Amino acid sequence: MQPADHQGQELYRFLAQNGLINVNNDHQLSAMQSFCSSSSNNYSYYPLEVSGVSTEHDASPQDRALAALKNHKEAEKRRRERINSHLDKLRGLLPCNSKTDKASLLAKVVQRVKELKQQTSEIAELETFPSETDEITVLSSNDYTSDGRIVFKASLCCEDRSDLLPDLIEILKSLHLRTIKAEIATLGGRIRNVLIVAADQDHTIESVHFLQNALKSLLERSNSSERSKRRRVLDRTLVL
Amino acid sequence: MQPADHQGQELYRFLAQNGLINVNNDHQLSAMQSFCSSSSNNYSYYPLEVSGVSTEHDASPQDRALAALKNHKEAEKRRRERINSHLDKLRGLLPCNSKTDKASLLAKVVQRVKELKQQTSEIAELETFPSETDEITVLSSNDYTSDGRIVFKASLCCEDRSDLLPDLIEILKSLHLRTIKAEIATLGGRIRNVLIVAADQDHTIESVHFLQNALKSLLERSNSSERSKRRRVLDRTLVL
DNA sequence: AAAAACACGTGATGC
DNA sequence: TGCATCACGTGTTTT
Repeated sequence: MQPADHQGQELYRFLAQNGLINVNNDHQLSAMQSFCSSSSNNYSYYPLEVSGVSTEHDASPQDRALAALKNHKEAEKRRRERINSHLDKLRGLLPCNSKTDKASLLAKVVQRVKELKQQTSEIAELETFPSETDEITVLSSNDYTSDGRIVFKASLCCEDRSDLLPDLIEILKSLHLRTIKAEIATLGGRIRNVLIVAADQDHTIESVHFLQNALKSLLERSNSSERSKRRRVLDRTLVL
Repeated sequence: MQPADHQGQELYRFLAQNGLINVNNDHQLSAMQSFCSSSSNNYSYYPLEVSGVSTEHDASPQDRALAALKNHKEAEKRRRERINSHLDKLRGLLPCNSKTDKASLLAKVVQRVKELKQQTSEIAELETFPSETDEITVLSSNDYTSDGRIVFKASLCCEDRSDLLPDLIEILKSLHLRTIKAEIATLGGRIRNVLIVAADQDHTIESVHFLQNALKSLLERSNSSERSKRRRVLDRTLVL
């Protein structure tokens, strides 16, 4: 008759091995491995057999202590292996050698996660289609290029007109902003323009405000020149 | 007179402290810290002073050994701190408690990096503007929605026409594909259409091929109906 | 008490 | 030789 938690572990192991549950929790996994490895251990420097049901009783104090020590040692080894296996996965995932040391590897991971987080959050913010209302967004992410220039996002949504982009380009040029990425989407006479731009280190905050004002005037110019009512020829329900 | 490498380390430290070089390499950093901390160490259990120039000579063998041991011990401590500090950064970066253990943390990091890599690689593939050549891409990423549906990307680039999108919607509907995201960009009479769609588990591969064929016929229909020459009204140099 | 997680100091190895 | 990294077993703390 086994203790209740051993039954639980065996059940867990069974489920995991048959793919009936997901094993993404390292706590559960280590408990599982502990159970498995103790029932088929490869070596034994220590006198007492720890595995199975015989652990609980008929053991002298020093034997019990040794057994505990062995248990502890093995558990620690498993913990190390667990951690190192994850580190190896990360090595494979990143553009780096398999021979980079742990600290540098983790440093790269931190850097990479930051980058990716920024990128995806930027993307998530992107509105695919032009909206019905005019709007301007200038958002400075705390993001930097490899050469130290600050990166931010500018979004402009308004009625479409032919000289909008030339004007926009002129604005960017005058502000010494470098366009990293530009997305343009037009829909039913409306246009949405999302720019990812990089500014010099010296003029970051000023550039943001200048750009915002410039875009605002651009939008007002657009509105005053033509006041055509908006026709939406395409179905926006495509976005889901 | 100092050894050459000590001069090198001091120079390095000076450069780093004044922001004249980037310190993102943990090897260099640890060497630097080693140099700094040894010149202002807080405690000394060991008899011999390790720091400075006096290390090299006038020391009995056992003293030298002890000094080396101390050095070793401290270096190892720094190494641990370095690794742990990176782990703490990762803790702060991920949606998790500060009290998650190392292994689980790293497991989450692995998972997260994978996710983000997929997302950004998908995004990176997206062509912002329509190209001059007609093209169809149907690409199944090994990506799944939270409810287990497979996700893939379909890209269509061709001459623009008014009934293109209604046709496209019809195709998606008939194939039971669910549109997660749609990007439409038009430029000089050309249109690029990028769809991220999710299919049922049962019909993944079939759906991909069906969709590819459907898009192909859509494109051919487009070409046969009108053979207008392409005019490019906008400057593509905006993309950088 | 008992298991898990962490920090620590040490020996081994490679450059 | 020295220095850096790693794996290891152990002591300590937390749960």
